[in-house]
Amino acid sequence: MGKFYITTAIAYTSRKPHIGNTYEMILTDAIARWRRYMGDDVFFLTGTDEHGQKIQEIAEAEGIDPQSYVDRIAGQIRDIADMLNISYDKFIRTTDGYHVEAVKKIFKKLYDQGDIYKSEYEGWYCTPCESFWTDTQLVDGRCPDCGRVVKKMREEAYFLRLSKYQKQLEEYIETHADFICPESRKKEMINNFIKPGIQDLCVSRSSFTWGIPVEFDPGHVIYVWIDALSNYITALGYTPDEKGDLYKKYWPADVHIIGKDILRFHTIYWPIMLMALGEPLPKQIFGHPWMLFGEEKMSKSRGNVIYAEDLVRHFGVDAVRYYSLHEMPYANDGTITYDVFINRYNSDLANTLGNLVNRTVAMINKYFDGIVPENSCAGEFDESLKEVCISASEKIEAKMKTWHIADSLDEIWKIVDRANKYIDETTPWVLAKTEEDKPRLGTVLYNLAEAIRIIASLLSSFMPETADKIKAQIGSTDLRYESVKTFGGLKPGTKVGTAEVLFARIDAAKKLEELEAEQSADEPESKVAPYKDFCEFDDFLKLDLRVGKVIECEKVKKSDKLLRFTLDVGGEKRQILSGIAKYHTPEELIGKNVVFVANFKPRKMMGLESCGMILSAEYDGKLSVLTTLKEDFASGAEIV
RNA sequence: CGCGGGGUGGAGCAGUUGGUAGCUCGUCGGGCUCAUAACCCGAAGGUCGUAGGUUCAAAUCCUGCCUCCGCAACCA
Repeated sequence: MGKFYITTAIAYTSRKPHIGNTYEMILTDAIARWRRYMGDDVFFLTGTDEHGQKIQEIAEAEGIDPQSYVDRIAGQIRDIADMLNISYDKFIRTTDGYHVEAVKKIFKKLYDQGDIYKSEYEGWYCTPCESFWTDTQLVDGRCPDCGRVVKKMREEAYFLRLSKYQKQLEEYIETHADFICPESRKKEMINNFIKPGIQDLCVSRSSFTWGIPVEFDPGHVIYVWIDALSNYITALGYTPDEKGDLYKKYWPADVHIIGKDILRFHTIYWPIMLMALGEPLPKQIFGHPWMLFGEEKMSKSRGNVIYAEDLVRHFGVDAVRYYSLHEMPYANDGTITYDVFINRYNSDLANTLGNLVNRTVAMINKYFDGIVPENSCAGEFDESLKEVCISASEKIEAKMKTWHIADSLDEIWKIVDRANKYIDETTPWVLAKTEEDKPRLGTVLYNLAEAIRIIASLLSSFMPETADKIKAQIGSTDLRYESVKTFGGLKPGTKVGTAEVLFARIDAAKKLEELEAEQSADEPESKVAPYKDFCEFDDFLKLDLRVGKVIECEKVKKSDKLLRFTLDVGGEKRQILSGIAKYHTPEELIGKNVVFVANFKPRKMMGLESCGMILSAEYDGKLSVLTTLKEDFASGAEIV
């Protein structure tokens, strides 16, 4: 068999990941384990993405240096991976020395060969208006707003020449039909980003410092894309001068497993980076769906976050793995709720699987003193059971090729179901009553134990801990992939273990109550947003707050969020756009007095210019425009 | 007319190239007792969002419409 290189996206270390984030690791691990099980030489990479402004800010807010902060979060993420038995071969951190060095070199190489260029983003600056204008916006070389003289300003940044590779990328996608999957996402990428023309990408920042420096230009740090995406090759020891043995062996990746939200970066930026480096592209990018909590996206502010460690504490590792793998649809978002979780746990794990193992082992103990009996007396129903067992591996292989994990588990459960039925058909407790039926009884129990051995073997990629427990109970040592293609691998005479419950049934009502109590205990945190840093009086004076009367208000075409306002400000008209369409209808605002920032730098949105910003109150994710002024207040009045 | 996806028995989902609608859970009835009140059998329940069209035949192809969602745009 061949080599198989698989990766997750690296997790951003801004905060502890929830189960939705963790799902990706479980999914990837199941695939990695399956390929190892089939005999592939697998390299499974995961890790953390640790640079960026956000992390710098959070660390500053906590009063610690960014490195200490990411050390802590990366540690948590690694703990979660270990807790879930994620079988990664390497855990990369973008703050690792070798990665930092390699990225610097990659950046330098791309710069030297002209694929990264420094752009002097030039604009005309009007100091009183605090506004940037392009050449075409100027009126007679002066500020279009106030007519004053403008100053030439430039902001430096480095850009990656994506446009140069547009054609090459299109060709690659065309000739590699399953490069992007699932299919629906592929269309999304092509139609939304590639066909309209790929824009060059800004790959450096000078507004923060927590990142890999651009060595030849102090003051600039490498922005996330080149830093983070490179991890897939730097982890293998790649640098532009020295590719390294692991790289030679494993690259290109067989599949990058990533969330659908970052598909764009992996299907456009990353391939082009590799083209520019002259390296082969990954064979496939798989954008998996999201795990939602009920109907909603998990987020801390909504208070609906579920963490892997909590689930594991209540239900055990393999139950969490099972749920994540089995309840997630292939392309559409899936959901997790405690209610459904407990339901699946009880029916699939406790009743169907756990109970099968339990009753079989119990009978072998009871009727044969714990020794796996001889299978010398074939009978009715045997063939049907064997057929289901033997044919399973091939079916799973087919499903796993296209990452249909849930369907693969279903195939395993078909054996479990068949075995449960077999017990009913053969009624071993009846056979046990007469001595002359003993050989038949022995065969029935042998067949069951052997079916369970095959189940455990096939299950080992998805629920490794459970596979081991089952193996211990039936006393088998052989769980290799080759051994599930024929029936009879279990040796008669093997001593079985005691019948231990694999998954104890859960009292749903009781457990839900417990979970609810727990959840409300650790989220009494108020919904009031954290306060910001102190602000000087001078800062406050910079804001020019005014009252304006809404004389027109309408939805902006083709926009979900924007409302276009025309305000009357002391007789003058002013147009302002505001992203509050989800919270207000235009009608309810017309005629109202609102407060707005009058000296806000004008800005275009959806082709319309917005001159100012209307103030709203935000609480608990909801927004409401401030309209509490008395009706007779003069529009244009200054707020002080 | 920016792009794409979905709307299938109470719930969650499958339905490959068109040929009498499946799975899991739940519900109801029955059986069994080895087992974690678990297991097995049976039944009820869907005009496959809607209106047309193509066809001997459509959940499956085409068109319009309704509706939900994702991406983009955009939220200063």
